[in-house]
Amino acid sequence: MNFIPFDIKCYNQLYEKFQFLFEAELINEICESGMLRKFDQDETLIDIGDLITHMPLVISGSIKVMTQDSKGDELLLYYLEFGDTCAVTLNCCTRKKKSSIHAITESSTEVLFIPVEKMEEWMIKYTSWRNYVLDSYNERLNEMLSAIDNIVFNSMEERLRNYLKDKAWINKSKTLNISHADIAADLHSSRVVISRLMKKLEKEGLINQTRNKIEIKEYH
Amino acid sequence: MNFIPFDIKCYNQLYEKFQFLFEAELINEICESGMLRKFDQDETLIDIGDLITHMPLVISGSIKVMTQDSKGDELLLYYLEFGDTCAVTLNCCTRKKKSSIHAITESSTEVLFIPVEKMEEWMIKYTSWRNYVLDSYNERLNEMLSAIDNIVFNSMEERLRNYLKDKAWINKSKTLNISHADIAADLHSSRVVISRLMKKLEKEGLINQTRNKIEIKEYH
DNA sequence: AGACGAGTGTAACTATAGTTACATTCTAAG
DNA sequence: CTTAGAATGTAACTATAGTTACACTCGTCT
Repeated sequence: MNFIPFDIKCYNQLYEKFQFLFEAELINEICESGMLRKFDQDETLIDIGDLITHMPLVISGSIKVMTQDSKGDELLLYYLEFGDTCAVTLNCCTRKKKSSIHAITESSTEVLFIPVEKMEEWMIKYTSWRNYVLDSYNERLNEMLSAIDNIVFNSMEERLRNYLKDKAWINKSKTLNISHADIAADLHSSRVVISRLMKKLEKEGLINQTRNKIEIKEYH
Repeated sequence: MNFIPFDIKCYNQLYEKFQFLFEAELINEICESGMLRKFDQDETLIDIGDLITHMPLVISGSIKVMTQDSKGDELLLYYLEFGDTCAVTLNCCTRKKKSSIHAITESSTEVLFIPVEKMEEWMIKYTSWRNYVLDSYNERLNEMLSAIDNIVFNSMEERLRNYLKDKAWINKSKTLNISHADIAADLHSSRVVISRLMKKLEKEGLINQTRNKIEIKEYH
């Protein structure tokens, strides 16, 4: 674990980022108790079955959260960005249960880990924290609901379009550096199916693609 | 709205039911502020787009929670039973947002409606309430995750088996009074597909079926 | 009894997605 | 420059689910 000690520079950065989310006193406490950790791209933060003892708070970068079946097949659920926390993990740490999700960094990412005890203490002490935790749950529930709707009511082609749109949004770029196999894994489909549909999108003029690179021309 | 006035009998019933969930003082407050309402089977409690001002707390019976797409097609998400509350609704009422789900009684059901203000007040005042709300969110998130896993990783046949198992559990009976069309609506499939699969399950000796009636012989 | 409607059974077809197999192209390492 | 490995393109096939169409059965109402 490569934890980063909290210096005044870190504090100022965090203060600036969190000032609209939390009161000053709480930000102080967060800085005191939280442990900052940096991750490279494609690092696994949390795996299925991991025991969770700290609540993750995303400071920068982005994380993709996936579910997994018994065979190890996966499906992308949603992304976490600055200010987000993983509600499924909140769940696990309050109940001392094992993780049912797999969290992987989408880009290089800074995460602040907060001990469960603090989390519960702050629930009583700070209204802003209480609201934050409840809002996080709400947001995750809505993301889950969207994921279900997308899977059940949309075709693979629509799911692919949504995927590309979301991915462009989260990476803040219309150019994505991914392979068809990567997409297939996230959507729990097969590479051949994705290649077929990608070719269709290309012919329709929605994207340009070369090896490991997709350029989104328009959103639909 | 056919609200039922709180008499001492009501109180004793509630006290007995909630004594393991909440402290006595909180149960008192719940009885004071909550409005009890009875629903018949197949009544809609909450519809898509409804504005939510009260938090529902299920006292008896069961409620099925469904999501809906723009065309009005639906999908069963999960059931609510005694002691459960709808987290998606908690969401809506704290943020004064419109409902994104459709809640229908599965059997005749008693629901206690609690004003949002009280909900927030009790969050500060009672640890048991705080735990209850967080646990509710956790439970719903897990239900949503199970729903996603079931849809993505399982075939329609497996989904049908799970559906029958869950339905038998929630109705506390191995005999279900439903039509194939009802099942198709809950699973967002078509009647013909369900009839086909039901015939298969019957031939495999897992169920007996007659008009509007399914008897589950074994669980698998 | 007869008629009607709801529920079920089934065939035949279509559509979508997943699989297998193989060719081609691109890129980086040697 | 050569070559291995990864990525993509495509055809042909299979499997599953959804659709259309129609027959049949059961129960109820008149």
